[in-house]
Amino acid sequence: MTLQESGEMYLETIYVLTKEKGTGVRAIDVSEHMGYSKPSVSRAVGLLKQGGYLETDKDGLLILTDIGRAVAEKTYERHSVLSEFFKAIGVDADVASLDACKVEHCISDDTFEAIKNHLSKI
Amino acid sequence: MTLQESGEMYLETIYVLTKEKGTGVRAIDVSEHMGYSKPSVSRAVGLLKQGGYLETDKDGLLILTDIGRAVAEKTYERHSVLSEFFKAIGVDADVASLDACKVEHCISDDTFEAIKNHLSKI
DNA sequence: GCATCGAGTTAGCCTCGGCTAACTAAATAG
DNA sequence: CTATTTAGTTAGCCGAGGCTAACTCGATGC
Repeated sequence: MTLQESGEMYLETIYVLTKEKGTGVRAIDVSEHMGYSKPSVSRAVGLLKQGGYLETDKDGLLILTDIGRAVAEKTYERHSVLSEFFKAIGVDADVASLDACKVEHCISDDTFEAIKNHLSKI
Repeated sequence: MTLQESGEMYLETIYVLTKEKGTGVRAIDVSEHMGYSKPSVSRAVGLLKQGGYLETDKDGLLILTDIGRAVAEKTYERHSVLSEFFKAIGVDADVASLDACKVEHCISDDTFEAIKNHLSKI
């Protein structure tokens, strides 16, 4: 299974919600947070399980595997850095976050590192 | 017809090829340049014609309408500015161009203007 | 003890945007 | 004049990733 852009978004969302809530995260939480239907989340979770990115415990809570968490953390870091960068150059916080959400999935590691490095200088 | 990301890419390609070659651009040129099959281009051209973004002349050459050219120019400007920005912060030219190709379709006007403005200062 | 509610799954539909196979039609070559 | 090459179109497949409808199943309420 090659992880697509949407898979990264699901992992990132699960990661963020887990951090926010402290407690376990259920599929329904992901559904509400992302604004997607339950079946969409259900299928995505199934694919991510197949790919080894997450597991579900006995209560149905979503638990990221090491690989899943690594992807989520990487994506989240990209989101944070891009968001900060956009805000630093004058973009409104909400817009910055929305745009970071899209850009985080499509730039190369090289370009991301360059932006991160550049941000630290300005 | 709402213009999707792929539509923008086709318009931008037609625009760039027209500038490069001076002569009219055919579907086959677009096909070769983008690495897509002839039927893919044929369908895209049909949709863009329907949407009023381009026309074909008697010889089958692709001619952008005013609206189509406006979209293409906007997309091309985004590509140029993003590419320049990535290069300015140390990204290899090829990588910069590839990443610009993706980012150009997904950022808001606000964020683009902020990057453009920022680039002029560094 | 039964009814209802909430979470999750299954089945199946849709759009987007690639693809191949196979056709048409015009231009070119021998 | 015919044969081939070139450009474009038509038909139809596929995967990604949304969706709704309708089901299951466990927990909760009366």
